[in-house]
Order: sequence, then C-alpha cells, then structure tokens
Amino acid sequence: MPELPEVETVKREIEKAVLKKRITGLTIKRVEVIKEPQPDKFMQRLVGKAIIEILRRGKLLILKLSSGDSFTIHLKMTGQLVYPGNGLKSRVSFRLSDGRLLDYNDSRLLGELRVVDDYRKLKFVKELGPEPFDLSPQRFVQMLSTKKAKIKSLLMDQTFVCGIGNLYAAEALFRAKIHPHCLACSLSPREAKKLLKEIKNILTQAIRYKGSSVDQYVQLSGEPGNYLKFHKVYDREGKPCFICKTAIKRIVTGARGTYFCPRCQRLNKRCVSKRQR
DNA sequence: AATGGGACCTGCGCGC
DNA sequence: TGCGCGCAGGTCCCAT
Repeated sequence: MPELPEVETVKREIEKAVLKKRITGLTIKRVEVIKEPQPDKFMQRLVGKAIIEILRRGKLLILKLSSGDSFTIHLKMTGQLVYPGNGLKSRVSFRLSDGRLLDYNDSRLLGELRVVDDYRKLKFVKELGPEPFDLSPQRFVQMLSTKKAKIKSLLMDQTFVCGIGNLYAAEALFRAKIHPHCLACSLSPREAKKLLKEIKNILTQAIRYKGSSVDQYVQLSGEPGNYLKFHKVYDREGKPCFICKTAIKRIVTGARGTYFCPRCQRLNKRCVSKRQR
C-alpha cells in the first residue's frame, strides 16, 4: 500500500530515470485506469511530450509535461511504476525517448491516471490537507482540538493531513503510545506534539529505507522496499509487543484493520469517560 | 456538519 | 489436492 514514503521513493527514483525524456508512445491494455480524458485524447496529450518536472502531493505523483499539462498518477493499493519495464504485466506501458519502457502495473485496477491542464485544479488536490512535514506542533495541537473523530481515522483522512495511510497511522500511534480509538480532541497538547513528532520520524525513516513493501508496493526498479523490518505493530496480530511482550491486537476502525498494543496504547481518561472502547 | 461505513477492484491465503 | 470464500485498503459516496 503506497503511502507518502513509498510515493516519495518512486518520485525520487523516477526523477533520475525519466526526467527530460519524451514519451514517444504508449500501450493501453486496460482502459479502466485511465480516468481523464478519454483514452484516445489521453494518448494524444502524452505522445511527443517531454517530462520536465516531477512533484508529489500526499500520495499523488505528478509528472509535468512540456505541453504544460499535468500527468497525474495515483497508485492507490496495487499500482506500481517499474523502469525499465518489460510490458509483460503492465496495464499501461509508456515508451520513452531512450527506447525503454516505463510500466504501470496495477493488479487490482484501483489506480488512477489522468492528464489535466493543471493538477492543482483537481478536486482531490484542492481538498488535500497539509503535508505532515509542513505542520508545526502548535498548529497540529490546534487542528486536533476541534475534531471528535477517532485519531486513527483522522490521521488517514487526506483532507486533514495528507500522505498517511493505514500502516503509518498504526505505527505512529504505537510509537506515540496512543490508542487508535482515542478521540482526537481528547489528546493533551503533550500527546499531540509527541504524535506529530513520531509521524515525522517514521515517515523520514521510511523514506530513508525506500518504503515498506506490504501488498504490492515496489521501488521503481521492481525491488521491494526495506522498511518492513522496522514495523512494530502492523500485521503483527498475536505477536509480542517489542516493548512489553503483550500480544498485539487487531481491531476494526472505519472498516480498516487496526493493530496496536493493548498495554502500551491505553485510552486516556477523557476517552474512557466518553465510553469509547 | 461531521463522522462512519460500504462499494469498488482482483489476487491470494486459508479452511474445509 | 482443489476450490471458493473472505479479506486487503485508498478514495469516493452515501447514510446517519
């Protein structure tokens, strides 16, 4: 599941691989992933254009083209970019001016490719919350203070703060020793600051290790990321907590699996009084 | 209004 | 051994 560190990793690698190259052709094998415009127009707006700049906003990858258009790629769950590709399992393959292929793979077809005149006009982008690295502790405390949602759900809400998904939300909460079902507004300023610090720490560390390979994520080379071995709670149900040896628990929050240590991550008193589980 | 939960998608792992 | 069901989660969308 590509979250901020995985998308940032792909962004940095793709810069080295495709920047300043031209797209000389493309093969669309599954039109489902082309969201905008229609596939023939999509193709026309890409072929012959050079990739002049690469950006990331939250989990969205943006390739700026020489035409001025934005080519946006959202990997969702199982999207992969692989270079150089071989076109074998790709949903869309891009032929570049170096003669090589850039493959877009996506086994579950949940990903979204778009060519638009300006990515900043996309509704999804306009509604994105701030990048975690841009947040000050004071601002984060203020943002949490008005929210009654469970902290885990809120961290995954891309309009609140962008780039955090199920895995890093669980890991950050574990490191901050906060129960995922705590109401955001019930966190003390001290807890909120600790949480932001742990979010920044874990995202930084994960980027350094080129992301976590869970499900389908791979680096541009097709190699898995290296961060998985640092995970403390995600996908560790029943295994001992690295701190207290208590078995890691799995609960469901907003239809998503949530892993935490029931001993290290207690509900705070204000949450308990509101009868959150 | 703000929050919660289901639908979408496909491959894989588990249980019978 | 083989098959079929349930689950995985990012985002959208609807219900409450």
